[in-house]
Amino acid sequence: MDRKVDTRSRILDIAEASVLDKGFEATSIEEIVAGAQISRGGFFYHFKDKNALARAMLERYIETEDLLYDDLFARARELNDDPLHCMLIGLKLLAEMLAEMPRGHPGCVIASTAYQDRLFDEGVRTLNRQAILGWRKRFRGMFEEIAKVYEPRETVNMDALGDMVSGVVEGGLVLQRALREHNNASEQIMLFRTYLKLLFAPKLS
Amino acid sequence: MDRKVDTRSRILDIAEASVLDKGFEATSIEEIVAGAQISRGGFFYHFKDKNALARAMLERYIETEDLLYDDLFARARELNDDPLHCMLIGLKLLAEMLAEMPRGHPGCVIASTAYQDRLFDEGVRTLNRQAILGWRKRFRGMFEEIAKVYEPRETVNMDALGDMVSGVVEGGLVLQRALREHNNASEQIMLFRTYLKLLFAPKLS
DNA sequence: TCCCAACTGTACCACGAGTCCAGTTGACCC
DNA sequence: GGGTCAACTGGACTCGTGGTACAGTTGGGA
Repeated sequence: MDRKVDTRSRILDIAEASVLDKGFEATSIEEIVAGAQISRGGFFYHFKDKNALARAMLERYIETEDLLYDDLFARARELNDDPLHCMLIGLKLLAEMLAEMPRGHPGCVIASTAYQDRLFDEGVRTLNRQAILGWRKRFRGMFEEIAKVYEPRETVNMDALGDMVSGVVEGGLVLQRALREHNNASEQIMLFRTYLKLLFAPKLS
Repeated sequence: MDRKVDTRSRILDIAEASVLDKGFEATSIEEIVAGAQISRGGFFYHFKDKNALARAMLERYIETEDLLYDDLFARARELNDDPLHCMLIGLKLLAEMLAEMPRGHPGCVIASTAYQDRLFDEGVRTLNRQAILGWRKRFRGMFEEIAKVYEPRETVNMDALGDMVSGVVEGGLVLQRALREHNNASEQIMLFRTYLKLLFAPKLS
């Protein structure tokens, strides 16, 4: 039984690394089995097809991403109890984290599948959707907490503002990939942070 | 000679529609030649491989996108000569345009190729990069004009702010694709517009 | 000792990209 | 009217990849 778990997660590790590097379509089963040192038959024993692999990867990725956000904002909360400052610290930590990741953060997985969605079945697409809706809910909640304390200087759609966190990260990652630069995503997050500072700044100015 | 030009752009039309709908990899040469009513041999007469097709598509796309921005902000300028208000009107027009496009705007082409870049050769990647750098320059210039008149309330990196236009559009399009909603990109642009309003607002408050 | 989950290995099919190439069509020119 | 050349057609072939099928091997636990 341990053997199975090992092999399965080894496949997922290799696949994830390769998908983040080259995209899903460009990642062949051949190279996964070579990397994981198993036979083709072994691969199909664990995953009935590439869709099943994609689903498993997304599930695992979303889980770790959620834990990462939990941890990030928990650490931020420890440093400051105020919801706005907690958010600002959390975003700073996120930006630092993004800057440290040379090949740039798994956020890609979502965009990567979104842009090739015809290759995937409904299960994968639903997972993708669920992940983004989850982040929307998370950040929307945090922004509402902030708005209770600091009245926003302009009225904004809170769902859209929640989405903006994901959107800015994803957009930043697209820029980063296309430009072959390394800190665009983190810069974009810092700009978004400035946005929040301005939006929720006390009215005295 | 006319025949050649016709066929070539017919191929590009069909390919572009299909790529925007399904992604590059999922678009087969088979279906392109079927749509364009030519033979496989005919396709390879015009494009030596799929990379050549991608390059031609990107070139054409970037050109029309640039013209679109030219037109958009020219119209905005006609309505208001002030650089900030011109920008705000232009973004509003952009948001409206994005909202009207059901399947969501060709911005995809850039992200789509960015996320499958191993499938493409250096020529395609360079084009991609050039496009984003072009937009950076364009918007950076506009923001600097604004900053001459309205001192920004927070110091921001102007290159990054320029990138943010592209980034917010691309990120919005990713959300839109993944969520299967239709107005995320336009909402995100409107939020970015609010950002600019706050950033360049006169200090009196 | 036997059993079963976790594999290996091989043979096989479908499909799409890309090559090669011989032949056809039609516009334009002498 | 005949020649030329660019713009094709059509078919045969290779190769890589996803996916199926299935028979056989291995190793740890009851």
